Amino acid sequence: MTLKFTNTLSRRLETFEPIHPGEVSLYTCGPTVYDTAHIGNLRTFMFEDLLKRFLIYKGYRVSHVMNITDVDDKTIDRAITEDLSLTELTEHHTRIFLEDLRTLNILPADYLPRATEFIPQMVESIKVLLEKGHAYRTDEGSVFFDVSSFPEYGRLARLDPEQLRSGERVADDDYQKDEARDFALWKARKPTDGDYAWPSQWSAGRPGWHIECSIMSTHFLGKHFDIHCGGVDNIFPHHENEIAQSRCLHNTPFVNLWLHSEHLIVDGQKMSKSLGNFYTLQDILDRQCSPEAVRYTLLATQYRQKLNFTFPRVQESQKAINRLRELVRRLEEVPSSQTGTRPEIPDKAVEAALDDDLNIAGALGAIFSWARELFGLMDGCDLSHEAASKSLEALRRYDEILGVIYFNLDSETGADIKRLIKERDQARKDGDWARADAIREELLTRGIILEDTSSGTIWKKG
RNA sequence: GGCGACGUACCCAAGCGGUCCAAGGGGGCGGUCUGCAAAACCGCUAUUCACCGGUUCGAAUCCGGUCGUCGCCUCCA
Repeated sequence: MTLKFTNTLSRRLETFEPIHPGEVSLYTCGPTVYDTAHIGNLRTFMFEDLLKRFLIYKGYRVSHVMNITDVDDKTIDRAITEDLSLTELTEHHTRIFLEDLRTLNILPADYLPRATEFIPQMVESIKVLLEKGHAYRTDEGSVFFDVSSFPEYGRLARLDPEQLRSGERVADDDYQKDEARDFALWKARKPTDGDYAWPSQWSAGRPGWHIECSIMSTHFLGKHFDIHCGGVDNIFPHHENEIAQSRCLHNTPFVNLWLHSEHLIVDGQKMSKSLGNFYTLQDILDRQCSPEAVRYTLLATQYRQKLNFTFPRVQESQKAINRLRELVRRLEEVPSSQTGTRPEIPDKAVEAALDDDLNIAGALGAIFSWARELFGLMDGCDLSHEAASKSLEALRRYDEILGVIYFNLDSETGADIKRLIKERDQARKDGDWARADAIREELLTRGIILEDTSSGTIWKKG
């Protein structure tokens, strides 16, 4: 099986070959912590989690770096308007962000560097770019990257640098630069920045956005590493600029594989922080959606497809998860004396689908067809105990990638539910169907479905 | 104006020239089971893949055109 990805650089499906066999260096663009992440941001982190989990499943050792952008225009503006220190603001949102990742069962990165921790290194690199003639200083003390000094500029985004020069959308910032397309490496402090400025030989100021990723990725992963991810909106200008800086700085290839996830839309409409039509994870959980159902929803659409987020879809996801959990429950009940058929475990189909540019729908299709087969055999008492054990092992393996079956399984306040189930059991024994049904109804309004099975009453999320 | 993506059943969605007169999930209908349900199982729910033409022995899959939806073109994942 060969792992293939659509590389943004070539827009083609390419066989993945890590620089060092068996190891993958992965950099994923993290959040700008000026506000709570919305569900669209989380879609990208979800895609990156699937990528990382599948690489680990394939046996690679993954070094994963995710930056935290804790200084830029937005964080500074927000800190000042909310009358907080920059650190108070960014630490608060960083904490919420990391909590959201945990809630969604997203594996944490190995390194989570903050931009503010690397400013001296950024200054040092900007100095090198100036020395090499790839950047220039303005009178006010800002430093800009000279796009004309890098002939390959525009290759990732497939944009013609000449046309960028005469673009309609002139930058609205008030820095002086030679060309509209040039971008900031260092921004001299403005009065609206308050006290937030760091020293440099050009001015007290702060780094531009793009330089942080160039510096922090190479710091942890080396000048040439395997994979760099982000949302499609990062292709231009952010990643284009990162490439320009890094290539000019080190004269190395920088990144082999660029992967970008499509946007999430809500009810068919584009969503972005600037439009303000966003749901946070908490907003969604407040509507009785379980974290695993949200996770499944974000996971189940291939990363290069737009994902239309709707609440009915989250409900569908919950049902799909329930089906897999029901399968686990039934498999665990197969008696040890049971003999019968041993259906084929769909390892190959699952891996082949994910190998093909993370075709998650194909992988889920293979798992669910197999699930149907298993249910059928169990209904006919024709699944051997050994096959059931092997199937459970396979489900555990798949869930190392999916993270929805065993995750968050018993998080509900179970005691109260169990008490009501007990009460209902007694009512059923007494033939008090009205009372039994009333209890079932009551739990249903709390999003809990009761099912009477041969081995007793069980409950699941609705 | 430039670059690019997409259009498959009621909804979501796989499919990458034949094994597809099209996976899988959700929904609906009928049946088995059940105190009733639910779950599970069985059957049904696209002679068809936006539309038109072409290439081919053969196309949802390749090519051309039309229509439609959407994204990017300086800092929004």
